Amino acid sequence: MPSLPAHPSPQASASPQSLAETVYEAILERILRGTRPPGTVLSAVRWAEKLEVSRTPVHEALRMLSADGLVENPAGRRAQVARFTCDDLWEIFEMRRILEGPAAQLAAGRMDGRQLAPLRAESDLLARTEEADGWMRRWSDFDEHFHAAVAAGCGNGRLRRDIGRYRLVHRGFNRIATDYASLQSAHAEHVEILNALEAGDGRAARAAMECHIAHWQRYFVERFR
Amino acid sequence: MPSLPAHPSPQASASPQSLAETVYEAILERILRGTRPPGTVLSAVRWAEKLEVSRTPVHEALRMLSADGLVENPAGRRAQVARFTCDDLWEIFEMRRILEGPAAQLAAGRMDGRQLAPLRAESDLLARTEEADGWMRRWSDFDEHFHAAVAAGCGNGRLRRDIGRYRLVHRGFNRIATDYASLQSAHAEHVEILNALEAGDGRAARAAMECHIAHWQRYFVERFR
DNA sequence: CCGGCAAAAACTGCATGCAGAAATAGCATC
DNA sequence: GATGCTATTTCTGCATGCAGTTTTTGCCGG
Repeated sequence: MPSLPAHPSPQASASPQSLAETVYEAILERILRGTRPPGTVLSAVRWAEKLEVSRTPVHEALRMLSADGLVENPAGRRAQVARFTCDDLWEIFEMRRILEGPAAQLAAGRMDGRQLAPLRAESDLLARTEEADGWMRRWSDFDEHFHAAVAAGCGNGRLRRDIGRYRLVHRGFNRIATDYASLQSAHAEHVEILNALEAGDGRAARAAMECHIAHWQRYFVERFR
Repeated sequence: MPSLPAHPSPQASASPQSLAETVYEAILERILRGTRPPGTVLSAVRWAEKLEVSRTPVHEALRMLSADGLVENPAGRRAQVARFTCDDLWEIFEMRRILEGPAAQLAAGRMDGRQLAPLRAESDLLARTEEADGWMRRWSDFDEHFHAAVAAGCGNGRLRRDIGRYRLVHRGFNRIATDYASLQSAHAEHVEILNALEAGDGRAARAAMECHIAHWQRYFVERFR
């Protein structure tokens, strides 16, 4: 089961993206899935063999992951999946609050019905879903869609990109168990933000978003120990 | 006139950092100095010849500069120094405001006399300097030191890193002429922030910092056309 | 059974070769 | 002179070789 879409052999169309990016995504997926827990050594040679490419694109992919903060790549020594301390967790949530608060404020003045309606619909659907009926999974999807939509709706490409980076890192240690009650209260906060966005109230959207992330910051840091 | 400190020949001690980083700094310096204006093509082959290294570390350096946003590196085509539009300028200042505002707030509760005293001293020295007596140069140094110190003092390493990135990009198009009067009023704003930091008033520090950066945002965007 | 040490294996970073793509130059045509 | 096409040159991305270093392995003394 080769991980790359296909052998780099002549058959099949040339990859639309660089090999390094393909490798990046392959490794990223393993890290996010938890197949490679923090501290796991990521040898360029091994990945090159596994993915059937040379070491060069693997090396670049590891550099990219290092830039994302998901991999520690000390010069000369082997790369390994980043290990997060409690302080790291705190910092990452602080960054999310700093970035996503203003993003929500900006988005309130920019997002229109075409962008908000799908979120409202998905939110309503979630409200009508039973706990046993894949609610957790749907919540997770909505969380992803919601935060991504706000980041996209803020109108600042750099802000959007940076938010995406920290959400990615966040997903890197997503292994902390989350209980139904907490997710439900988080959803209530999502709805509150959504209300503010629909009303075009930037201040309220920002306050609600910052409050939302601060809650999760406390929740996660608490459970991290 | 080789730009690298020395040939990679056995003589001299091994470089403390990787070749790629050395190349990165060499190219970065040219970009920041304006020797390579926006749109300039950055051929890996040429730089490899010029710096007397192989293409591999140059390639990595260009990737790094691309991650910083100083270089556009479209896959397959040649890299070139990033060209900034008016919107880019606006976005970059918006990011600085979003990041440095909270940083000032955090720093107010964390920076102590040992960190603040040198800034105050440098600020006072600037106030006693005449315009003809290298005032502009000293202002520029102080600006650099001041914002870097606040970023360092916020206690969040990721926030500090991100602020540094955007200040770097900022320096990339520093070519906009600045007049004495504007710099003086900017310095007054710096002093206001410094007062708030010394008083430990986070709210005030944040407000003053956001106001300061918003002023410069308008000033720069205005002059950009 | 564990810590220290030397030999061996494996790996990283850099240099370089090569295939295919992009940029450029040259040339014909309008 | 401007425009479009083609041939040539140049470059990028990837594969691979090599030197130096790190990491692992194997062994010994405690």
